[in-house]
Amino acid sequence: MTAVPDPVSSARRIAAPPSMSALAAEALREMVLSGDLKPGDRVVENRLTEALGVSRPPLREAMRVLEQEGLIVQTPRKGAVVAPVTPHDIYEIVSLREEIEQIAVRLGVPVRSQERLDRLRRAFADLEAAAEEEGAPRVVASSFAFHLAIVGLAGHRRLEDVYRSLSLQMRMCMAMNRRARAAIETARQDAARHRPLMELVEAGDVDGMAHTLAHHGQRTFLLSIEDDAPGHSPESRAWFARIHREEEEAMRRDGHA
Amino acid sequence: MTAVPDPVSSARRIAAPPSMSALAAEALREMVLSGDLKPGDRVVENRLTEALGVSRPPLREAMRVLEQEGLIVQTPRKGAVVAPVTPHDIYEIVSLREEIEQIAVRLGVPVRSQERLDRLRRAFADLEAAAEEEGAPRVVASSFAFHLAIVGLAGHRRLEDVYRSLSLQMRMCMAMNRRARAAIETARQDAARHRPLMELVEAGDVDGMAHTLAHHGQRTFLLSIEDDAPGHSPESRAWFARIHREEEEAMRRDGHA
DNA sequence: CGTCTGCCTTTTGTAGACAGTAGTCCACCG
DNA sequence: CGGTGGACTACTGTCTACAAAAGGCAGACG
Repeated sequence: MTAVPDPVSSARRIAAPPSMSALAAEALREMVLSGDLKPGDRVVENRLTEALGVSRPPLREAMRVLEQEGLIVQTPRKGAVVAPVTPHDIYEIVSLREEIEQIAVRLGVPVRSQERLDRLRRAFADLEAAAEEEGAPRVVASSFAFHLAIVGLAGHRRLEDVYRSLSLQMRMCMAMNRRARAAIETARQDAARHRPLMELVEAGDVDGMAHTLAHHGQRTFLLSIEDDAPGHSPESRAWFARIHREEEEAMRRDGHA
Repeated sequence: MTAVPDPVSSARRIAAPPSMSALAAEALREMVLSGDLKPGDRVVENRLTEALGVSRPPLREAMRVLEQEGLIVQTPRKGAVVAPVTPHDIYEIVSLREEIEQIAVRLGVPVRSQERLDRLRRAFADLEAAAEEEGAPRVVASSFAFHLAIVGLAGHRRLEDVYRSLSLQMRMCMAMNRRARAAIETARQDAARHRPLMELVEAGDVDGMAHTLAHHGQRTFLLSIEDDAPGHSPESRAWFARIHREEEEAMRRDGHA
């Protein structure tokens, strides 16, 4: 039928040869996403080599990957730090994420590939299983995987790659103030909102998907961003103001319902 | 006025400490974009180290960057090749590029930042200067820089980064069949079409920009892609068909005018 | 007492070398 | 003559070691 089997999902290798670089990248990524390393923290090579048990060259390559993913920033002779996130950064991440979701839904929602739909179903099942667990930090990862699978419906590898990178940055932001535990609550609340998305996909309802996704973001997390925090740009200020307006609107509507 | 000076343009360092990794990445990128290395060609580390005069560690880091940019593909124990481009890849690159341009115009076109507008004006002047030169391979780079500056109007660093990466891949595709010189012709023709864009930006015409950009792509390059080439997906086939339809429509309209 | 300058430590950038694995070619056997 | 096994080659993955630069600290001078 199609010359390429499925450009997106065929990226995974069947037999994965463990590579120290890849392992180091994964470990480092996990340290950032779990909040062990907070934005602004210095990332010293020597310290990590003995912590991870790898030598510096593979670690440096891993740091290059993390840099491209936007999780750390490197300045030539000064070292690396976990990427600091300003309100403007959060604006960039969330707004671009939503735009990409819209594009993906437009491209992929009358699902044409059984393979991609199966992937989404698996992600949904995994998410529901994770939601039942106690405490459930796995909900966050599963939720992001579910959204990633939605974007994957488009069969657009580059679109999915960008979305994956943004999701990682988003998770880093949420790990930053997970201390407040607000993000976890958000995740559990959002988990309940995933079933309608799944149903809309099954029904092939493009407009419904687009509309639902547009109001699906981690809103309570976004609302926790102070308006007078440093690092705002005019764009981010206007964008956050819009989020606040929409959320108040939604709360008023729900109150009347 | 704003807490962050300008997140996009502040990325450039004032005093650039020369880093072998960065130099190697730039040289390697140039080799790919100029067509010295064609898609599918193997990228052997030892061969490049003696060609570029650097050692393997910085070269490997450079290759990691190029990999993230989508210009080369690395498979764990087999080595690296210049990213092969199928029609599906071209569909991905061009379609995402156009989507990003639309987003950027929506976000940035009533230009609020004098700095960003100045950057666009400089890019435009540079493009016009390059168009006057003989042969003018610099037109291609200047044209891409101009488009990048348009996207930069949004003040959205991540959006611009994605666009830059896609532009590099696009240039690689065009370098691939530059042998036919069709791409160069396209670039010169397109150069004339840049002035309206500049004027629309100055006028703050969002809809005009969006509409013009939607039909501004390297169409003659795209039309050179054979419909029966290997590596098509259902999505790419449908997309190319649409491009052909639109182009025929445009030619018929111009013929009547 | 404050500030500037020089040295020292820390950290990064780079080089060269070694080990392990995948692909390939040839020889041998059926 | 075809297929299979093994050895060889070449490449990648990783490590240790060295050099250079940036930042911190102490001491001396104004």
